[in-house]
Amino acid sequence: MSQHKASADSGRATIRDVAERAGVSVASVSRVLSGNYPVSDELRSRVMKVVRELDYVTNAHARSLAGGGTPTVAILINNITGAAFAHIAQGVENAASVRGWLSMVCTTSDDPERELALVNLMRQQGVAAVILLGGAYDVEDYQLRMARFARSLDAAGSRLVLVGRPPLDGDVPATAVDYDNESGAYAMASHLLSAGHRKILILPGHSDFTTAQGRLEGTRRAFAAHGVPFDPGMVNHHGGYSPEYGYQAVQEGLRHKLGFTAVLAGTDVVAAGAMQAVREAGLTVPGDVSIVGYDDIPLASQLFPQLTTVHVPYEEMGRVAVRAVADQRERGGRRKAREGDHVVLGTHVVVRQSVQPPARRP
Amino acid sequence: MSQHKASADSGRATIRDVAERAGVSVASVSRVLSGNYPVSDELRSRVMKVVRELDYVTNAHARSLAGGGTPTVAILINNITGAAFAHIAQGVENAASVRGWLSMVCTTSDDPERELALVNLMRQQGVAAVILLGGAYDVEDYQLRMARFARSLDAAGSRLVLVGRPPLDGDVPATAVDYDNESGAYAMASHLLSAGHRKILILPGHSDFTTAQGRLEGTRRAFAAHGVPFDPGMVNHHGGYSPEYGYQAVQEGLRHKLGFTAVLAGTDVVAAGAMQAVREAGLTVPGDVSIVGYDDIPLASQLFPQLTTVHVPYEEMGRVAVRAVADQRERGGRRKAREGDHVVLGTHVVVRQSVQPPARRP
DNA sequence: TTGAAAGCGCTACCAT
DNA sequence: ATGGTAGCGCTTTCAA
Repeated sequence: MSQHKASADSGRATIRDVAERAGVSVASVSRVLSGNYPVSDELRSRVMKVVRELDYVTNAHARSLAGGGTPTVAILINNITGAAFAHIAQGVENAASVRGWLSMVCTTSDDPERELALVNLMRQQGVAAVILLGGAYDVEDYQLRMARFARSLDAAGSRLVLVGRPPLDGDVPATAVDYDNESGAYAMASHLLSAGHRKILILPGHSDFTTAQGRLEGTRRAFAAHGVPFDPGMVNHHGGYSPEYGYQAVQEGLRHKLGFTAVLAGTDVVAAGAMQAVREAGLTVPGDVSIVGYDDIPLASQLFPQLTTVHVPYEEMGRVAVRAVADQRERGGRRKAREGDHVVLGTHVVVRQSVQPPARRP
Repeated sequence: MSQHKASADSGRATIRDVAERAGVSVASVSRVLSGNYPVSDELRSRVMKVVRELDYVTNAHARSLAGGGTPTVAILINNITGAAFAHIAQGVENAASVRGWLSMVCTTSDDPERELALVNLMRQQGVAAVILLGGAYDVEDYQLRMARFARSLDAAGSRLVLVGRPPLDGDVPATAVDYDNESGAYAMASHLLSAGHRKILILPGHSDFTTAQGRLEGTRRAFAAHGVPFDPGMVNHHGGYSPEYGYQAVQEGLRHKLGFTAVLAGTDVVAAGAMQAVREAGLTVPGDVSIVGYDDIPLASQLFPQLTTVHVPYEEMGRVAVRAVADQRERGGRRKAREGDHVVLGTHVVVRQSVQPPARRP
């Protein structure tokens, strides 16, 4: 055994093992492997031969410490199981991997403490970016909390990116990638209104959730634009984005004889629940009741009838988020607030089969 | 400015900044932060005060290099967008985070080269485990390939874990977490057979995919057990686990007048596609055609009628995978092949509304 | 083109 | 209980 950890020792081979065995210096091995420095063909092949023999890979931690290292982006997601989030994550992952970057996914389970812990954990990891996914609760300290995250991360050389939620106020070092939530809702509601619906059951979701707020606001504007009075009694805020919410809200609406001819669901998943309830009541979709969703996840086209909904470019949002970070790094750190610090992507209605002009009242 | 990187310098504060500012040694700061060593209250509070002032977090790379470090598990997944995989990932993430471990998700997009690259990348990262998710193509070099991964990873001190695919042959340092795929299919087919169905359209998916093989085999056994001759002409292998596969297979089956009264789909998603096709042909589910799936993802209960399917404990598989790794590390490395190196979880049929005894022939 | 050596930020061992 | 310091494995000057 040599006086250093022998290669056959426990643990992995080190660059020194490679260097010794190849009879070259550590520096040369490093240069061969990084490939960003001229080396003779002979040296290269000698080193690579040993690398293969030893099945050597560099230690990423050591490399990071010494300056090199693979940029990593961290995705903080409420629940990886939601299709919309999964698509954003996929976009991030793709954009990261084409750049040779790594991505990690961590789930927060809607727990602010865990979110904080994870942000700090990511700060420790020295990630290039922390990407927060999905709508947020617009509670009092939200802005402060995020601003604190942003500065903290910025000081550590990473970037906070908010995807699918509104940008932060003031001069905060963060990037926001958003979609035109309100316009989507406006268009979707208009679609229903144009088809002749007047009594529409509206299920935006919890009223302190940012996406719900935007969707409701868009809906309101559509009613106004069509000169249709907006009846707050037709709005049910009582649930999150689950099938159960849609299911129960429709059951209640039916029980209270709200006389609606259409349901404007906050998400496709909510629409699926609504559809179940309508059917169980012996009514048909869209014959008796039209139903629309929001998100355009795969579920929308797997339902029967296929769901008319608002398309949100989730995957692209993920890609854009990474691109924004990459651009920003190339320009070198922070500087002033910029154009690309807030990008808004478009949404549009996808017409499928779940809407029909109103016939009789249920 | 001090002669070392000042704290106000670019980049993050280091343990030295904290030590200097608190007027203590670097070692003491380390001890306070690790918390695994006795320190006086006074020292602790002095250090923590500065830590808060500087918003200091330790550098995870340096920590890993020096011996400490947060164990990390890497999930390699084909496509994060699949609900089944997402649930496994969720299980992994949960189990990891309760232990204070980190988890990363990387997608392979069904590309063997990318898979290899990622395994090596993870080896560089020194992850505790590389968890490969989902069925695999049972092609010739699969076993060799995986065995190579396993040994390579093992040499670097990490563990290969195969989830949702069969274990490896021979004495390979890997862990497999599997579910009883074949029995699930057996039970599901029996359910249909018991209801009186005889002409069943079978859609297992590509014949070289491990899960498809098991599901088909279970189906065969069920036919045999019920004394029903198995007609290979009723099997359509021509697709992956997508709605399109189910959709097209049913259309073809109808066109060729196969006269089936039930569809045994390879997955819930395939069942959804099948359901669309049946409906578009003007037939009803389950009145004219019964349909069953496999997986029991949320989609299954969002369809109408709600889908009878086989429940697979995906989330638990994820948790079990991490637990197996954790146990193994506590026992200290490899040793002999053990009990826990291959665990098989149970499956069961979930009866919902998509099956009914056959009436007339479509 | 190649080698020697100084760190990167931290932990853990050895003194005190 | 606390401080000094030798590495951990790598990259990157600086010399040769």
